[in-house]
Amino acid sequence: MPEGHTVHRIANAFSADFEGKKVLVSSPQGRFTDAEQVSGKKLTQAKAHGKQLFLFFGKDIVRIHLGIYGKWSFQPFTANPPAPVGAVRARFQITNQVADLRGPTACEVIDQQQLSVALAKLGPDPLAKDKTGKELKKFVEKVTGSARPIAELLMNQSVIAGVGNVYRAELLFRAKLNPFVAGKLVPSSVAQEIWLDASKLMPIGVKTGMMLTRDGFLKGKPPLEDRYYVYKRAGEKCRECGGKIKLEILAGRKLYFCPRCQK
DNA sequence: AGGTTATGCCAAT
DNA sequence: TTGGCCTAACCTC
Repeated sequence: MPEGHTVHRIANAFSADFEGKKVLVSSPQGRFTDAEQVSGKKLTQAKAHGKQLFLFFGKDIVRIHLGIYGKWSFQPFTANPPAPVGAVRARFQITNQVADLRGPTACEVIDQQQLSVALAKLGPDPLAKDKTGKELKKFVEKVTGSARPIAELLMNQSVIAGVGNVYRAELLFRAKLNPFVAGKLVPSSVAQEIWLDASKLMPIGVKTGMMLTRDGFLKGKPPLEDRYYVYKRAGEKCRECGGKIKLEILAGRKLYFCPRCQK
């Protein structure tokens, strides 16, 4: 279930449990052939930017991108590690825990140079610290300088890293913004509002593991059917205006919105 | 058992 | 804009 918040959670889990420890790295499935390059080394740092996870083993860095299918499972154990189930691309093992990775788009060992290249492709991440407001400014500039529809820009990782289809739909609804408006026609103040909203909502996702986006449902464990304003609610009634939620395909992805609220 | 679906992304067209 | 990647979960028959 990978939007940026998920990846940051995983990075946090690695930092808490694996950092500073020697990690056995293997590929039960056999498709992560670089595993032996880092196996037995100490994990020095775990870091996420947007949807990408970077595990630092000294100067060797494992870059992981979940894509649409990728999933992690962490399993503590006492005596023996559990046998891998299914297609486990990579297993990261310490004395009392394994982290199994299945179905990622990318799992590879890279060097510092390649890391710089990967990071350079990514836009600002609302989950990164932005004390100076520089990241906000970058986002606003990218949005207001583009002729592409805002719904497309919010899915573009070089514009804003970590936002995916769910947050995209919900952020646009919360901003009462029509998804098809060109970025350059979005007022700076509205672009700024979207960034700040993402900066508010996504940390809640990191904390809870759920993408909570509805005011009044930002705490606890609201059932799935109460969680979103528009995402996956095509044909249902808008919670604000009672109108019909619409589904359109934009750039090959499902886009949900309320045509009446989002003029 | 088989079909559908998914919170991504890229290369080919 | 389309198809492919790649995996598991959830549906229907």
